[in-house]
This record gives sequence, structure tokens and C-alpha cells, in this order.
Amino acid sequence: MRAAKPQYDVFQAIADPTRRELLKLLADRELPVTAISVRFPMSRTAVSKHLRVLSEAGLVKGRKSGREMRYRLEPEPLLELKRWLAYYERFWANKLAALQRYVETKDDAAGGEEEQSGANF
Amino acid sequence: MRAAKPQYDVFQAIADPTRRELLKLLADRELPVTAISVRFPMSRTAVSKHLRVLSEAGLVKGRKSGREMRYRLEPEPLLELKRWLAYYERFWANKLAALQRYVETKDDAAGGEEEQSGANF
DNA sequence: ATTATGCGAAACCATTTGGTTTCATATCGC
DNA sequence: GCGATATGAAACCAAATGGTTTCGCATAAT
Repeated sequence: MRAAKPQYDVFQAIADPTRRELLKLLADRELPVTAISVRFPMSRTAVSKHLRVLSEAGLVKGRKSGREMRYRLEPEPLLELKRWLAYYERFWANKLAALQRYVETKDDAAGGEEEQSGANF
Repeated sequence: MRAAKPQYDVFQAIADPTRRELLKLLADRELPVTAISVRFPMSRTAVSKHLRVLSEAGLVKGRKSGREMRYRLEPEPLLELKRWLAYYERFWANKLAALQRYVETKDDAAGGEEEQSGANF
């Protein structure tokens, strides 16, 4: 189903704060362009262009309803982000574990996997 | 003194594929700039500029060691991303169980997606 | 002391980005 | 049919972005 290579990926798409707001707005509603654009301090055309970026990233989908185009969230591509992020969980997990050991002051922690990284906590 | 307001946030910082590669590279090693830059198809100065963006976003920290500057990952700001993403979990939870299972089974690395312009290593 | 190395700042450049205004087209209401 | 409304495409523009080369300055090595 991977169709043509989109020129915007999810990382680029969410980099812009306006587009993140659009995602939030369309998360649970489906809205036509004009209704969307009145909420933003820019022209309808500018909003339309942001919607196109989101659409190319697969984060939003529009369907035509009469003369209006109604957009809604399409959350699937966020899984790519989630997966990317998952890789780094272990790196802050170490730090949080160190913090937790400190807070708990219990005797359970078996081995200290302390790296030389210079404790920030 | 409170540091100046960073002009790059985590969303912008990770939008660039080179910078995502930098994060991955620096995740478990601490490396000086030249050692980093030889792995990228661009000048040392360009890499240095990417490191500065990451540094402003708090994703990387450099410490001077002699005449070299050694950078390493600073994962905390990724928590902001995680929090942002968490908001949308409920939207894919309903309809995307199958896809999520698919993702989770291959969840062992974050290295799947980086299509760096022109050069693989 | 002199040379070599590691790094970032500066100046510069091309392309992309985020916005605008204008225009063409499709559809709705009358 | 005709005017009003909804939308996207196009042309345009300023600023940001991602890269380059050049340069100056610390620090290391000889």
C-alpha cells in the first residue's frame, strides 16, 4: 500500500507548531477548511498549505463533501514516531532509575550499571 | 543566569535526518566532532552546525576535552516528545491494534528509517 | 618555538519554507 | 441561470535552513 514516496515525512510535518495545532484540532473532529482556518492567525490558503503537508505525511485525510473539504486526523504515521522514540527510552530509563534508587533509599537494586557519564541527578 | 531561550525545540531538532543520525550515533558513545563528521557526507563545519542545533534543543551536550569537543546524547528533551505523542495514543488505540502489534514485534531498533541523503555507512 | 590539529564563527550561497494575494473552478442557494 | 461560497493552484516574497569556504584561536605534538 505504500504508494508514491511522500515528500514530507512525519518528522518534518510535526516540526511546525501550526501543524501540531492542526493535528490537535482535528483529533476528534472532522472539519472543513474554512472552519479550521478561522481559528488561526493566517489566511485560509496558508492553512490549506499546512493541511497539504500533513496530508502528504499521512497525518490527515480530507474527504470532499459537497463544495467543502473535510479533514480529520489520521494517526497511523505517529507510530513511526513512537517507534523511533522507543529506541531512546533505555537512555533516559537509566537516569530515571538512578533517580528512583536515590529517592527510594531501599536495598533492592542489584547491580549498579552506572556509566561514566557523570551523574546529572 | 538562566540560559537564553533556545531557538530550536525538540520537534525542529529531530526533523532533519542528519540530526536524527547524530542522535543515534551519540546515544551510547561520546565522540569529538571530527570523529563524528567523518561519518557524514558533508563538511565538519556542517556537522558542527547540526550539533549546535541539537545542543540548543538540549538533546546533546558537549564537553571540552583538551582541544576537542566531545558530544553525547542528552535524552531528557525526548520526554516532551513522548508526552506529546501520548496524547494521540487513544486515537490509534481503537482502530490500529493490528498495526501496533506489527510495529511492536520489530521494535528492537530505531534504525529502520534513516535514509540519509546519498551515503550509507 | 614552531607546526599541526580540532573546533567554531563568519560570510556567503542556493533552496526550502511559511506566508501573502490573486485567480479558476466547483458547488450551493435562490 | 446567477450570484455567493469553498477550495486549491499559481505567482510571488522574505526569512529560515542546510550547505560551503575561509579564517582565527586554543591546544597538542615535535
